Amino acid sequence: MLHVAEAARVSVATVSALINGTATVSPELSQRIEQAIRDIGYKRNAIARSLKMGTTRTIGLTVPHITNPFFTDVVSVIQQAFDRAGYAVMLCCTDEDLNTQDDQIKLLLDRMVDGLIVARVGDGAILKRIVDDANVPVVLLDRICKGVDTDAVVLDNQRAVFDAITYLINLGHRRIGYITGTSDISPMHDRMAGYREALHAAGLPIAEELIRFGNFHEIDGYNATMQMLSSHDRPSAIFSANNPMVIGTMKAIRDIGLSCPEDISVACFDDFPWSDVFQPQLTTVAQPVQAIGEQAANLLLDRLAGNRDAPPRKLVLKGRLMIRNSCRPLGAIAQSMSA
Amino acid sequence: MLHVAEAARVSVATVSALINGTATVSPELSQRIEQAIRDIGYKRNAIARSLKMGTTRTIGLTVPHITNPFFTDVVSVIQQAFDRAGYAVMLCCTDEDLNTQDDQIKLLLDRMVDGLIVARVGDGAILKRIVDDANVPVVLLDRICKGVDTDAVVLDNQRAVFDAITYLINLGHRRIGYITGTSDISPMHDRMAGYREALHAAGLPIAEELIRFGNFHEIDGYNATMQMLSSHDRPSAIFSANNPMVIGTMKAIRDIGLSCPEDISVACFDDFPWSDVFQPQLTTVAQPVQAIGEQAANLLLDRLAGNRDAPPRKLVLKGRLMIRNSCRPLGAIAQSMSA
DNA sequence: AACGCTAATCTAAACGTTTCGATCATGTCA
DNA sequence: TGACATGATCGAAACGTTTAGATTAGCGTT
Repeated sequence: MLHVAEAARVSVATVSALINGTATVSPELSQRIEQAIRDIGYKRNAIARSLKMGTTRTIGLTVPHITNPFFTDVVSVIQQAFDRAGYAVMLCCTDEDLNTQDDQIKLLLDRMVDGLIVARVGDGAILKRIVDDANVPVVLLDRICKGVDTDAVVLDNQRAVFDAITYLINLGHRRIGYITGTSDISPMHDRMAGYREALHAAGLPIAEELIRFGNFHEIDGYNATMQMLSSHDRPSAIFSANNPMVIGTMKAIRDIGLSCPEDISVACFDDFPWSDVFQPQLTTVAQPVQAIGEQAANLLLDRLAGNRDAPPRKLVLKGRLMIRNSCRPLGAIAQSMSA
Repeated sequence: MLHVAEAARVSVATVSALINGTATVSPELSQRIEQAIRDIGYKRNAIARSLKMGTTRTIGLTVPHITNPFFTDVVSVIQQAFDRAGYAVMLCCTDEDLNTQDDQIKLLLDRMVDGLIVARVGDGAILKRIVDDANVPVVLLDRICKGVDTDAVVLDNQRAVFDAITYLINLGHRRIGYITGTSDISPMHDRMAGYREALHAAGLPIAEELIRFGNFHEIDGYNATMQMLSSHDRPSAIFSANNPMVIGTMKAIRDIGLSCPEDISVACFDDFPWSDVFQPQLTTVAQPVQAIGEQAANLLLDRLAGNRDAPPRKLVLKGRLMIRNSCRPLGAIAQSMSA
């Protein structure tokens, strides 16, 4: 900018005024300055600007796994929204690890991001502290934390799983396996509650051996399914509360020599583009990814626009059960349906 | 830092020296400074540091679509690599649009990223100019550009498709449909060359009506497949040169009342985690995503470590044909196999 | 006792912006 | 004609660091 000013024989203040339109500058000087900018190929240095202005027009976004299609879709939507608003997005994958998450959030705050969208991991205590003394707006995505009182957009997970399990029960299933991630994060907790609620509402007992915990990866789903299917009294249906784990479930079913839906019904959380093309076509709980991403972006953009003092807003969206052909009716119901 | 210096009754230079370990500071002052840092909760401002140092320890990464599992996987690997090296990653999705890409690269350069990994889009001319006068190292990912002479990591696309098509030919297929993205990007161009080369090597004619262009999306694959299957002399096999489009192909096959592989064989580029679980299990060309991501990251990290003047390095990796059950033998070959 | 050497510390200038307040023409009005 | 408002431009400080070079203190040599 100094060079531009010199070339145009004006002060840097005038150049700045012209570029930002913060003051009127005469047509004559405007022209000289614009010419100089072109000649020199001047680009404003956003870092210097950020330092002076205290704002970077950059936000931080952390997700546990970017290879999980649910997060991929949401990230994509969020990215587009901020792109439109002239913000850059720094993406971090925490790999479902608490320390990684803390490090990355610190890294983002060091870089003075203007805001944060966090699909958090683990206990919220450290997150809360970090966020409290950095003074940036935060939106919680998909997963809320006790004690962290900020904007959030989440699914009504309990209801969604309640519906899915009830569907299985109505098909005649009585022993329904349930594979979940560690329940220290809210969606897993709430989904489990939906499972229990559905069984309870139907007057069915809860068999603890049918509830298996994994760590969100395919291999965890595989192992959990293997265990369940190897037992003497195996379930007639399995619900996987997490998207990548269902792949493991399907592999285990195949490897053990069973087939879905003939021998065992499967449903899971999160929809895929390919769910209704390949066999079996999975019955899933679809999340409104577009809405989730947009709402999260809007909440943050609203704070960034200056609306700092409004009370925390929590948006709860509804899932949708996509019924396909991976679940079979059982017993009397199957009889009556085939009759 | 000023506050810390005051609280510890030292100069800011000493604080800086201690934090960065750039000079020895006495145990006594060290202790006072550390205490002050804790008391005040001081965090170094990375923006101010970047301004002074001329480096942001941030890199830019642009991909056409983050919802494409291939890019998702590569992004994930790259992200991890830079995370380990203490770099942040700014991710941009260009949505396969040239203007968007140019805008985003400008945005990244404005923010003084130290380097760029680009899975480019469209003509490389503007990219080249932008990159030339910003003086940052660039690594081209997946797609190279004529005229842009930088580090790159790509697949041997021609060979990979040659192998896949030759496999189909060996199964007895003679009319093989080919669905591709617009061929102005190198992988699409090279893959097409592989297709033509394979047919040519087998002495088969190239039927131009069996080659269809789409825009990388599911719907494009759907339409292209619909057209091919509606013709009087439809192909016995279809190869989709792009990952999301194959979903469209499968949907079209279903909607037209055919089934794969009984009525038509299908193979495609890029592997999925679910490819070998659901039916039909797709025969695919798997890219070594881990290696691609790591190599790209390494190339850039090497430049960032100061190795600026080495000549451009181009890494060409090999794809692997994953043979599953979505392709059926045909004619005499089928006879002899069943015999 | 004067000197030089080393180690520890500090002063102050930079990095490239933004912006407040000052300056300076110019024209208007009493 | 002088006072004054207006509009355009500029000077310089500030944002929070890093760092070159200056300063100081301590200590062993000669």
